[in-house]
Amino acid sequence: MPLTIATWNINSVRLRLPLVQRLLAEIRPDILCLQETKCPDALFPVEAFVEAGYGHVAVHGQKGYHGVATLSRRPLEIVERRMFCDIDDCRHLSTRFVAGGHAILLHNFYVPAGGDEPDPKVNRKFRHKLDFVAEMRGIPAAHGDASASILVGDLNIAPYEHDVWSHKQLLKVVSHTPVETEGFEAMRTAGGWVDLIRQIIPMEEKVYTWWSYRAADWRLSDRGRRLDHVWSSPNIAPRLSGIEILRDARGWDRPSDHVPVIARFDLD
DNA sequence: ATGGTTGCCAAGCAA
Repeated sequence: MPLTIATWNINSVRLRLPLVQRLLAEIRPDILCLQETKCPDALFPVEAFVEAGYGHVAVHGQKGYHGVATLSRRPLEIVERRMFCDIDDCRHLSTRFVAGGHAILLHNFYVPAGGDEPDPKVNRKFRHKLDFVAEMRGIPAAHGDASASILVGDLNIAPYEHDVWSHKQLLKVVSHTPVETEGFEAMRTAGGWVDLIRQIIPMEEKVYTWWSYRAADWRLSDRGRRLDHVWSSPNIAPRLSGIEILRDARGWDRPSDHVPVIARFDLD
């Protein structure tokens, strides 16, 4: 049995609980990382996850906005709920579990979207996003041979040309501006992280994990972006056996604008 | 060039 990890920006865990239950029933990941739960910890639907077989629940949520949660079928230790940019938003949660003889540190991230105007001088939300990504440089992938790290989440940046439907038309659109994509790459390489989606899918192939709610027909226009990511430390990257991007979930009833990304490893 | 949708929670704000 492989180790399966899923990540999904759910855009309200309470409103879309039936969709989460459907994902768990169909995919049966060992661990599910959610972002934008929009749910204070005291109101998180823990019981529904326990009933689905996910008895190990780690939450870091707040009222109305943001929020991350990591749900697991195997024992999970909460490591940290980290604050970035000295702002008390719920955007990070790290946990640890054991698989294949490795103690694996799992980071679950929700990076700020950054607002509409891609100018840090006039848009403080964009400034915050750039600062947040810069601060993520301090999270290293490697911790020695006996351990490994995985980093997943909605990172709200589509770094490469074929991570967006039109590279040229998105160069001035927040999520794909050069200052973001360069900062993103600098952060990933500084930490020593491997982009597991692009390890499997060739760079010249279009890959999206998000489609705007504003499109009249998201499937027809297919103007997507790859905003959700799965990274690992180099020592377990060769153990990745597959990536599944559950595009169908964008067509489910009352969907999230993001779809689940599932990574499978040859580790037990 | 503009406006297009959604969720939270009850008016805008954030995405």
